Amino acid sequence: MGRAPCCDKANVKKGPWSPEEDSKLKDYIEKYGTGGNWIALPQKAGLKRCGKSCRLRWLNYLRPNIKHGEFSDDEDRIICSLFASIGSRWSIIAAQLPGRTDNDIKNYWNTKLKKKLMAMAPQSHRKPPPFPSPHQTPPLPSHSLSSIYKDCGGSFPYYSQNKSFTGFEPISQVPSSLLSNNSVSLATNSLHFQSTGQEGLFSPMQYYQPVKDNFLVFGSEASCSSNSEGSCSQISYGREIKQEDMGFHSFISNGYEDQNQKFMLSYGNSIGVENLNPWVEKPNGSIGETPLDYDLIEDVKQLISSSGANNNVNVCCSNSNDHLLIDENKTQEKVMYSYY
DNA sequence: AATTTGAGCAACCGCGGAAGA
DNA sequence: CTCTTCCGCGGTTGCTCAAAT
Repeated sequence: MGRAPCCDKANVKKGPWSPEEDSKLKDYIEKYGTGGNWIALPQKAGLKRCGKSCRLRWLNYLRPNIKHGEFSDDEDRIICSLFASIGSRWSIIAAQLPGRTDNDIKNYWNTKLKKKLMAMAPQSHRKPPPFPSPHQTPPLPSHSLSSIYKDCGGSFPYYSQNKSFTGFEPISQVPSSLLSNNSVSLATNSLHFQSTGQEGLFSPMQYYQPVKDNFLVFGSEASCSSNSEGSCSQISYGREIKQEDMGFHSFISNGYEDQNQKFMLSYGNSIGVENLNPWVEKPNGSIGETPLDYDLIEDVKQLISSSGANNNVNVCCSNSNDHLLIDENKTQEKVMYSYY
């Protein structure tokens, strides 16, 4: 017995929205808001649409301050940096780009940015990494690192060798040309990206901040929550991050400072990160969940170390006293980003 | 000029989680 | 607790249009 459909599929219109539908929806929401109930909204607004469809239309197209069109270089950098850090958590990435929607960013990544990076990546790094086939390993939960394997445009080259670009590779190969020499502050100032990479030709791996064996920021996944009005909360002061969203591929250190870089992602005094989850404590202190993860991480490290790149890009919480705090009230449940 | 191919984008689908009954 | 409902997210599909053949 399956789940009941969210709406009567037979009586809802699908496909592209007409201008009339758009204005009906827009007028209604501007007048009455969403009422916190998308399912009931279409009927009230006189639309023969599924509530989810209305929500999507509003969030991606109709709500105010939506930005369409070309992405700027800065936006590229932010997307790349965050993708490197958290993977395909488009809503979180979108939260850092005011006016952009997750759908927009996702499409942009899949259709343009990925290729752009691919074109810039050195040939030697375009081969598929030696990760085990998903068919050989138990499926990982969604929102886990597995998403990084399987996403990126729907067809993942580990499964199909036809494509040379992988969803994973950009993580380690984002060219420096997409990163400025200067620090890139996100619009919200909630995260701070700092690149000390050199100009011009890029070096592979520099997008991924290698930072020694036990210090690889590989995705401290944050959770983004869009409210019903469509404004996505930012990763910012006091923003909550669910435990599971932190991702087992978060490599967290109390702080690290290299010659050209500073990294500070610290956590509060309540619990150690290794206690956040029954994640496996790896011999080198990194955190993983399954042998697959461990392999992945090792492979990432390998990729990084093989690059010899010494350029530094800090993704997440660089030198601006940013802290990752554990909220004791939600012991092992919630983590808070707090920026000072 | 007709057909094919590919890119870009909007929209849909299904799942997981949260909240409330 | 358990069940139901709804929301939000990420992945995927399918349409449109332009470029290539």
